Amino acid sequence: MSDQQNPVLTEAERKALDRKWDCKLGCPVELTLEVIGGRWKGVIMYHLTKGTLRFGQLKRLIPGITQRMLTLQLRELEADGLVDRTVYPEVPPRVEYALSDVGRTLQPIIHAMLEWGIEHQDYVYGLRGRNTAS
Amino acid sequence: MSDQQNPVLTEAERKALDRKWDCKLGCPVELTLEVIGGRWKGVIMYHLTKGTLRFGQLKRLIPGITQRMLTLQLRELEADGLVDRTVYPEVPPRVEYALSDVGRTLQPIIHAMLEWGIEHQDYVYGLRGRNTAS
DNA sequence: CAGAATCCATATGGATACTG
DNA sequence: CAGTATCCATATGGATTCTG
Repeated sequence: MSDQQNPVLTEAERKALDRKWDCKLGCPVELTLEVIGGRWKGVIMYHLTKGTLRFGQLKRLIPGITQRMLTLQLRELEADGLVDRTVYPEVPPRVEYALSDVGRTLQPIIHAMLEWGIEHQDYVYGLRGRNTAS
Repeated sequence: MSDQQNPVLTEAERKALDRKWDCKLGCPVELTLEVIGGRWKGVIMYHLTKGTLRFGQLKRLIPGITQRMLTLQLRELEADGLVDRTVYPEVPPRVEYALSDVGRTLQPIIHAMLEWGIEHQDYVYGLRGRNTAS
């Protein structure tokens, strides 16, 4: 099936393709995955693409998540500058989360991941079911 | 900074945006991240977008990875139908890895992640350095 | 409401040694 | 060469309780 579209590379051809990334990790793909690859980060980011949301709203939008994990993942997204956190000094407290300018640059990737998931979930779950059943 | 581009959503507006995913996870984004979100999967997939590679070539392309992790992550990618594994019954053994047809559908996302990483690594590392220094 | 703190189980991943 | 197998440290994440 995967024939001439995947040329077999010799070590020389492979080296010719190598780029020096000038990156602390081996490859910038790792950075992007580190930033949105957490168990819940992608989903959080996705929901925030729809607009600013409060902590409780996010929690209700993501059924499986615990309060603790939502807090932790939001803090990491905030630390990496993808999400802005605004605290309103009221009683009871109100905290709003929104994508930052840089966070918004990830929107195309998030939506591409959404579309891919919708498109290929049957394929993936089909394979997994087959293998765990055998 | 992140002003009118992120409208504050009421609970009613938020519900109107909800889609029923018909998905085992809460949201298809989770599936996509589950499939390529592993510590090394993205990088492995990226290198395979350049062509078919042998086990040892992949290992040399990804400096930090151990033999064990490369094996495990390749097995998962194979189980999810993203990577084809071909064993040549020779001595010494030769095993080649290539993106499957479905795996190739992830190429746009992988390359978008590469570009994003190149573009924003300074931003992210800048923030992280600032915070860990304080 | 939006969390912080604590406790604890499991998953993840590294190092090393061995093998067909 | 391309793995397996084993051991072990740490990271991740859930459940629960408490608070400004």
